[in-house]
Parts: sequence; structure tokens; C-alpha cells
Amino acid sequence: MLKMSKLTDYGTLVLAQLAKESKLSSAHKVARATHLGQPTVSKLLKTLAHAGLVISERGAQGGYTLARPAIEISAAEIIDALEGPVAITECSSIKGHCDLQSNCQVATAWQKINFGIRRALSEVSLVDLQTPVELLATPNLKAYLASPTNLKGQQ
Amino acid sequence: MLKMSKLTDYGTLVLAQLAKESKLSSAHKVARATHLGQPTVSKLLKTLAHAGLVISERGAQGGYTLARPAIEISAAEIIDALEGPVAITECSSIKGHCDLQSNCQVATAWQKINFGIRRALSEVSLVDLQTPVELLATPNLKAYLASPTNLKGQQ
DNA sequence: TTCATATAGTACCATTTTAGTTCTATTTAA
DNA sequence: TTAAATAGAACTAAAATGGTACTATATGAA
Repeated sequence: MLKMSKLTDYGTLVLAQLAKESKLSSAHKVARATHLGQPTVSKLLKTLAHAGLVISERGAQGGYTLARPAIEISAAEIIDALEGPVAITECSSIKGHCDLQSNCQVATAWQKINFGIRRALSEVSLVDLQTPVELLATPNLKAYLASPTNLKGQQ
Repeated sequence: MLKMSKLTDYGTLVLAQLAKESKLSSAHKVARATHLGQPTVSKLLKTLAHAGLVISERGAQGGYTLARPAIEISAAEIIDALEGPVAITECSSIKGHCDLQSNCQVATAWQKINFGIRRALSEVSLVDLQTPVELLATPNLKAYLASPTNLKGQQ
């Protein structure tokens, strides 16, 4: 699976909808536009507000708006906000806190892969997510693993 | 979280252990070497055998061995075997099968990202996972999204 | 002032997924 | 014949997920 939860998927829709509006949008309005349930949208927006990705205004005529321009909101931040930090294995988030640690030969590489994916996601913005793209080429993780000094050429 | 399950993590340990042995190893032996529970290892090996990553031999003196050299077993295959196909969003695995499809502005990009991560994982082998690496550089997904024609230079 | 609108926060529940175990059947070498 | 070993299915407990409900609070406007 290695997949996002539905809520993260929905959250991206919600953020994309907010990106279209310049003014405050209420949860109700966003729900209508995205065809998602209003309570669900409300919950998502609360979480996103808590994470600092959206700003809320309470009271009548209140609502939500993006805290930053869409170009400055990354895919990694969206996932972080709605699912907690990206961690492909459990022990990659908390170093040296695993019973198997002393016997585990493979943790390090999974951690590196996790880190690579995370950084990759941090370079994709909400704008990128909204824009249909023709083709996504393959990031060559294996080449990176084999020859880390190649990094500069890739940036 | 975007993380693997514990079992996939364990499965990698199991495969790494098999890679160390030239002969058949029983589930019991692998369990001892990896410090995992024997029933759990047994279940993992059955699944891995079903996926074709290991070969089993029944009866006394039976056991498991890698179906292919470790260099030819990819991280993507391991995840596929133990968790099903990698799919960062639900609708990325089954095209055009989503209620929100007509309203969903962002599905495509997530699908592309998913595809990129999947391909990246397919280029990391079990050998890479066993070998400690110094640094994993960042695959530049955003650059790929922006200029897909850059692909050739990366391979 | 009052009220309708709207977010904040928490708690809750049903469903699904996950992790792990157990049991029976079958195979095979000694 | 028997012990060792995998095959396969079923089962259970615990955790995560998706969604809802409820109370409290803030604010603009009649």
C-alpha cells in the first residue's frame, strides 16, 4: 500500500479549493465545492489550521484561507499535517528506539529511502499538485544510494 | 504516515537473512537469526513464497531460499509482495473509478508522484537495503514534474 | 442586546486493517 | 513409520481510520 489515507487525499482537495479563492471560505462552502461531507471538511480544516497551513477566522462571516501562497505549501507538509511525519518504517522516526536495532541490518537503508522520498515530497507544492503534468520521470534512488556524491548534479 | 507496515519491515529482515545463506533455511532458523517470532516468520515466508520472491521446499530438511540473487530483488517487489501494489492514493491504482473523479483536480499529480516513488523503489535492490549507505540524496520530484524531458539525463 | 453563523475542541462509534496465533493437511528425508 | 517442515485457512485482539455529534466560544449584523 504505502498509501495516503483518504483524509489526506480529501485534504488536498480542500486546500486546492481554498487556493482558488482569495477571500475566506466557510467549511460549508468548501464542502459544497468539493462534494465532500461538511463535517469531514470541517474536521480537515481544523486540523490544517492547527498545522498552520490555513488561517481561520471565527464568528459570522468567518471561514478559512490559505496561510501562505499555494506555491509555498508542499506535499510533504500536507501529509505531515494530516498523517503525522512521513516515516516509511517505524524506527526511522525515532532513532535508536527499536528492540531489533542491534540485529537489524536493513533499517538504515529504509531510513535513507524514507528521507529521500520525504525530501522529494517537500519539493512538490500545492500548485504542482493542482497542475496536470504530462509525465513524472523516475527519481533514481538506486543511483543515489550507490554514489551519493552525484547529488550536486541533480539539483 | 505513508509508512510500511511492521510486517514489511520484518519481511525485509527475513529476506536479508536468507540472502546470507546459500542453502535452504527453515522458518525456525530464520526466526532465531532475526529474533522474530517463529509463527510470524513462517507467515511472512509463505507470503513471500506465494509472491515468488523465495522458493520453498517441503518436508524434512525443507526450508526457504531466495528465488533470485538479492541484487535482482527490488524494494518495490518486497512491498508489493507484503502489502499489495504501491498506491499513494486509492484512485491511483484503479483509473477512473472514483466518485470525485469529475471534481478531483489533484488526482493526476498524486498519481504521478506515486508512480515516481514506485519506480524509484524498483531501482533499489535487497543488496542496497543490506548495505549501509552514507547519504541518500534527494530525488528532485518537483523538477521532474516541471520538466519531464530531463529524464534521460538521470538514468 | 440578541441571534444566526461559524470555528474550536473533544469525545465517540462503527468499520477496517493489522499483527499475531492456532490448527489441520500435506510433503519428504531418514 | 515418524519427525520435520511447509501450505493454507481461520481466528482473535488490538489499533487505525473515517465519519459523526456535541458543547463551547467568537463575531458580525439586525
